[in-house]
Amino acid sequence: MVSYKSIKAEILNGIVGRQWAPGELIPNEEDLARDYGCSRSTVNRALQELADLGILERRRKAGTRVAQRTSRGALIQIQIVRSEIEQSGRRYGYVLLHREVQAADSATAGLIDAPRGKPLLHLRCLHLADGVPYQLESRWISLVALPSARDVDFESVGPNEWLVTQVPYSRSEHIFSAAPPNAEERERLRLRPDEPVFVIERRTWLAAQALTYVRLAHPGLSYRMISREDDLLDETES
Amino acid sequence: MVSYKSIKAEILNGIVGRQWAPGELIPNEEDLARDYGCSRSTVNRALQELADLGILERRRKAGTRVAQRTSRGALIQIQIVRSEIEQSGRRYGYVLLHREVQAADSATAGLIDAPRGKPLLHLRCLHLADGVPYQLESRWISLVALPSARDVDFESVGPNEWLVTQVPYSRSEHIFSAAPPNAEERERLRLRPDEPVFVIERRTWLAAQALTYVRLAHPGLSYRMISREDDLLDETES
DNA sequence: ATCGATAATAAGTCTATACATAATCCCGCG
DNA sequence: CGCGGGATTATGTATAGACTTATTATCGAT
Repeated sequence: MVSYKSIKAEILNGIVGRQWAPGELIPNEEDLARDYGCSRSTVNRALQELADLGILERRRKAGTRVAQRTSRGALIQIQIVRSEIEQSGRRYGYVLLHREVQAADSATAGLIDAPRGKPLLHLRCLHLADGVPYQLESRWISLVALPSARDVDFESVGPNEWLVTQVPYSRSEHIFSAAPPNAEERERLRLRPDEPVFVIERRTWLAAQALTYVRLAHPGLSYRMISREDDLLDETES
Repeated sequence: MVSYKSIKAEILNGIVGRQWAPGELIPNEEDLARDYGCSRSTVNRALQELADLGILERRRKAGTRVAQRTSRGALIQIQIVRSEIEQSGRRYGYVLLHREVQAADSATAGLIDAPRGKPLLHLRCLHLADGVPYQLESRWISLVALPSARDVDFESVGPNEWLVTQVPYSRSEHIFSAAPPNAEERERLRLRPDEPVFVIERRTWLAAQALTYVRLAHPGLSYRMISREDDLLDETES
């Protein structure tokens, strides 16, 4: 029996082997089904998944063509900082530096995308790997969206870990940047002179409601964010 | 008729509405098919797509459960630098600084993941937005994998643009970091004192063969890399 | 109680068929 | 020549049914 996976693999081979150039039309589903001796449904599934991956482009009546991949995607997996550190074989450490309930002023309201005046929980924490400063976290949590956060002291469990167990989110935004450190970062992260910080900012929402904004600062000389794209031609996987 | 999209939407609503907690089992395909009054195939497609998105986890006989989303993904779209600049409404400028064929020494061989001694094309280019330095590119291209690159002068078309039209790739790796600038970056990018650079490094392969390694340096005070995740609850899309 | 064979289960895949829908082609009318 | 409208076409979606496969549960023998 011809599987949709084998068809995926054959089409991919045809693409990387330049049998079909980018932009070129490939045969329609019926023809492929006849070629491979299977039903159109099977071909359809294979082509749809390749289209989902951005490798093919399909339009009704117009047919299926090899996509012009002018932009390259990189999928970043941002883990809980504890598991990130522990997976690299180091010991995780955590310190809560500051905890305060405040009303959203114009600056913080813009960051978290919540109305001014609403109550926010502001936290600052330091995460360490083998005792060395790894990440300085500055977080605001909307107490309108997450009132239960008011009763958590965050002394022993980081806000990151607490949030993922509590809250689903439906939308998120990440911003990555390189910045000169401010005074607190220079001290807490024990930065060397001229060492910049790598900054990750994240905002999450559930439907229209803002949940949290966080700024994560890492020492620039030791932190790397890595993204690997699996080999398309490895047929051992989905 | 009940569409697989409406089922996807209802399941998602059940998840964000805490009808099913993370880790919890949801009904099996047959039951859902009866509930919704559709065939099992339709339910299957809906659940499979949610599993592909990482929202559900499925195992034969064990059933389908809501995934514990302990890591959050961010999909970065890295475009050709020309379109990145032009889409922001600015004028694109390009200068080739250096072009040289060289044999891979131990340092460059490690970067591009090619054997030592093989010929490489080394290019350095500056990309400008409205005349202001935007990105300093330093690239090595394997002339074993891409012999035709030897005959391209890259005076008017950047290597990035040439590569995407020429070459498919099957695997890639990206590394993002913040770094203090070296002397050339400070000068070419006209960095202010203490301004770091945001660095993107990319390597690509076709099957086992390394194609190219590139290091892209941006001025840290003006460059931001942004990733937005679409709202899962918006039913207007796939 | 432990182990191993077997049954039961839920998802995974494939098929043939039907109809829906978007996009294109093309023809004929003005 | 341009335009509108219908025919055509390729993909999109849904269905019932059958078979496969991974995994778990169970039951029986030791």
